[in-house]
Amino acid sequence: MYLTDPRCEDRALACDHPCFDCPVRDAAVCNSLGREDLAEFRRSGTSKLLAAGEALCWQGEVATEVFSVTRGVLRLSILLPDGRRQVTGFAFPGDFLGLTLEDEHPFTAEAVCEAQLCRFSRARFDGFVEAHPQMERRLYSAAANELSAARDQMILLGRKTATERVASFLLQMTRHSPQRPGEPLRALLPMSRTDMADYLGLRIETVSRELSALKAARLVRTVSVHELQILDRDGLNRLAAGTGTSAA
Amino acid sequence: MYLTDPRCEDRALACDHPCFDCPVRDAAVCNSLGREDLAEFRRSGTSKLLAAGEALCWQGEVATEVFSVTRGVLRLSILLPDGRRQVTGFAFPGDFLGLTLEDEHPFTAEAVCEAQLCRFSRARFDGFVEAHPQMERRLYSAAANELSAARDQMILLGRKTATERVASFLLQMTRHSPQRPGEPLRALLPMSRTDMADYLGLRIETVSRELSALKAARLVRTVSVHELQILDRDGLNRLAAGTGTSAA
DNA sequence: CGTACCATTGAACCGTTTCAACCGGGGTGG
DNA sequence: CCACCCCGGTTGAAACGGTTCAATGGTACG
Repeated sequence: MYLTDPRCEDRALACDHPCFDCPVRDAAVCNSLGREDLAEFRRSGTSKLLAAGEALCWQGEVATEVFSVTRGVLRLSILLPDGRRQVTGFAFPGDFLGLTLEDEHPFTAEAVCEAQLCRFSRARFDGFVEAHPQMERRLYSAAANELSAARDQMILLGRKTATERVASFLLQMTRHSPQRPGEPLRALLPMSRTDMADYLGLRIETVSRELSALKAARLVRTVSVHELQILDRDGLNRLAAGTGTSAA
Repeated sequence: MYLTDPRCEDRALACDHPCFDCPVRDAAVCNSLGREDLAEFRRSGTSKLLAAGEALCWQGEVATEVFSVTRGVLRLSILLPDGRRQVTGFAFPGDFLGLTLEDEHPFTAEAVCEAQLCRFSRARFDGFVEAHPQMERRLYSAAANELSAARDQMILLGRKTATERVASFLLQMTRHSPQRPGEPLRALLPMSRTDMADYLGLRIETVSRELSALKAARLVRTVSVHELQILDRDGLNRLAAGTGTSAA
């Protein structure tokens, strides 16, 4: 048996490496680690599988663990005392959950479809980070990226119309949807209309109406409730930026 | 002459230390540094004074410098192509400007009143951070705090009513306003009504009307256009959380 | 002391919400 | 096997919160 499989070169890992078949090993925070450190890191944690709808953690609960998403999509949401909900984001494969210094979870995280994660005790994780400065830098970079996304969302929530919000959202989702070369751009929408509405600061009926309008304007086409084809990407881009004709 | 002034103890600095009279030396990112490192850090940068209304940097411009606010308040805003503006935050003394890995400024920063900053070339700053891991950790902590604030703002923009937004904002401003012991809580509002509106996702007229309603409900009292007294903090808290009576 | 700009107030309008009905697919039980 | 039901999604009509447009008031600054 080879120490490194012949097929594996450069950043690739030996077949017997615990992260060998990790689908996000180049995207997740662990991509800052070398083979040896990565293996040590991986062994310090365990794996967790979530069924669709299952909760990973609850807002306000003491956070004893951190996670890295390897498969599936999670919904991150905050509840107001009277039941109003804001979805502050969705977590995709490669995303890290645990970017906080508070010891309570800042939001509730629930799987919108079956999801898999790497799980680490926070104490261990912090110790590991302490010993690996490049990890600290990678966490900072993850935080900076989230901050940038948060600012975009503030523009969307504070200043965009319903049409613009939905158009922006669809384009954002195309970036998280695997594309088939040669086929038209598609947007996979694993979450419910309610989730979209709570993310976009709208009501479910408004999201539904805006989607119908986009279909009527031939900017998108329905494949199923959870999958759209983008027929006019430029048109959608114009709508999303607020420079579009009121076609939709 | 003493190396350390007799009045200076513990974290205090010698009179001849360049940060001796810095009003934010315990709040800014540099608070992670010891005396020697701090002095070296300070000497690697310069000071910058902004007049009210003056811009520090423009969204999209290449960011060659980073800043630490020592006095005054800045407005951080993003412009949509058609002129709509979202104020993503205000920067107060102790806040750091430069939490990004992009090489362009993510927002426009302008002084809402006279402001003073420490300025560092980004290259030098990055080099310094590289050499001082505790600084890296402090930057991460600053990013995590901003992220938490950004999430709060998403709830506000996505799910709160105009009344709740203005109430939340006033409470937030009290935390940035120096309080005089024994006197009623006050909120200093150095920014214009337009700035508040663009921060809260409202129009200037709505902000004005909501403030008037809070006055009429005797929850606040006007000292001047830029200063309010909070007469009923609990009532305001209830309004801000969405659990308030519709008194206002 | 005048003027220009920012803030406030009023009234009509409009985009989104609210309330309600309807549709359709998937699972269950008769 | 199929009828029924449940639930998420869509569509329609009325209501409403916040915006828009317009006029007035106040204040800081030249």
